[in-house]
Amino acid sequence: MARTAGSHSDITGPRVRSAALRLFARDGYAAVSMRAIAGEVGVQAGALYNYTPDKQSLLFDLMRGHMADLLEEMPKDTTAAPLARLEAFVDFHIRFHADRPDEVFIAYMELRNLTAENFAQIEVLRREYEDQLETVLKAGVADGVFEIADTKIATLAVIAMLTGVNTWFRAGGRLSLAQVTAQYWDMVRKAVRLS
Amino acid sequence: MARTAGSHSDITGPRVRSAALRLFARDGYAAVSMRAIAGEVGVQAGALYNYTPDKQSLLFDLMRGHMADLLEEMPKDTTAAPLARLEAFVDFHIRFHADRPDEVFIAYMELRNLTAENFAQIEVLRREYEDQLETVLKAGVADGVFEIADTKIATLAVIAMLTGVNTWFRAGGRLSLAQVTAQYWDMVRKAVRLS
DNA sequence: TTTGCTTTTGAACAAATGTTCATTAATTTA
DNA sequence: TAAATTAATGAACATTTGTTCAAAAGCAAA
Repeated sequence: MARTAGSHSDITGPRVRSAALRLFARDGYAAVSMRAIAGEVGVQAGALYNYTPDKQSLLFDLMRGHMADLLEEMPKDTTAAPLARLEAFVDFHIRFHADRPDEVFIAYMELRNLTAENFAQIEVLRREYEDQLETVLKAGVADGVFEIADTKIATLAVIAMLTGVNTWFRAGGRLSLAQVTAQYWDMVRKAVRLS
Repeated sequence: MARTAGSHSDITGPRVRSAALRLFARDGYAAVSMRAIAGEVGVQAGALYNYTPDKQSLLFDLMRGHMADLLEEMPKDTTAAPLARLEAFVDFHIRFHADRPDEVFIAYMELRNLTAENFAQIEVLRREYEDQLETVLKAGVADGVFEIADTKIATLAVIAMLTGVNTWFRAGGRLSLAQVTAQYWDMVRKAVRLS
């Protein structure tokens, strides 16, 4: 029964979050018990409550952090031409998501396990991200370089297509991330251009 | 405690499956108890075991049935031109999925709640569906009407894009299914055509 | 009405769940 | 070294879980 107590809060805290991330992604929020997370950290279940008020907050904080990172790191050069901005978006989206498979998986799979209030907050952030892409598409249509019947649909279609990369891409596989990105950019570019 | 017993097996059986479908889609497999399913049907939990050996089989049978329907109903005219076959695929995929939001949701979200053996079986069916699309894309490339760097990637990209419709499309919304299908077909067609 | 079959009940089971809290121990500060 | 603070334990709690099964009840055929 080795104990390590005193001032280890700054060590245990991050380990709790990263264990929750791993296990939620692997088994799903509902299937992961607080005891399983504690076991991963090497601590008893009760100790987790020094770092989170409850299990729901653990999930919510992971998702909110992920969405905040996404919005902070996304390209924001509003001066560039629409085609260049779209290319930057495609490149960023694929790379950002490929770097964080667990966070992405949780962000898409565990939405329904958020309480209504928490869900609403995450939705705002997701919507913000979508709107930034739609702004680029609209600019391209206005400039006459894109031909898109409905920019909202196109926005969702592009994001769905790009996010799909995460379901199969594995670093060290048949294709490099650069090759993957190149082909997706080719498809996106052609899909929105003039007929 | 009104009882209705005797020969109601043919009535209760389908009701059990449809209750499981609804609840699994709404709350997720792990969050739905056998008692919740039984309550939906208007029966005690023990009675469910006249219709399924266990909870896992309930999930697996729903998914296998869905995939079997998908493969059976998908267009199979191998004589038509690649462009026409691709259009038929896009049209079919969107329509089939829009008609079965609950089945589709389960098929994508609950894969990880299948046992290893059951998962392997479903994967075979999913792969079969993907292969049929890839065959069309390859034929188009061979005919010189499509320009696609990697047909496997393009297959997954198209399916991800089309399946994404289910996350937002609602009958009676801003756009009709015909309008949605038309725009997706436009984007897919352009994405794979010659530069 | 009696016999036989099908279906449901309702209780029981062991195990697991999220969370709380008094106690104990380790570390830091004085 | 002594006092104060921080962190972890481990037991306890009320629920809930999937599943089993003897008993009861409904139905169809004789």
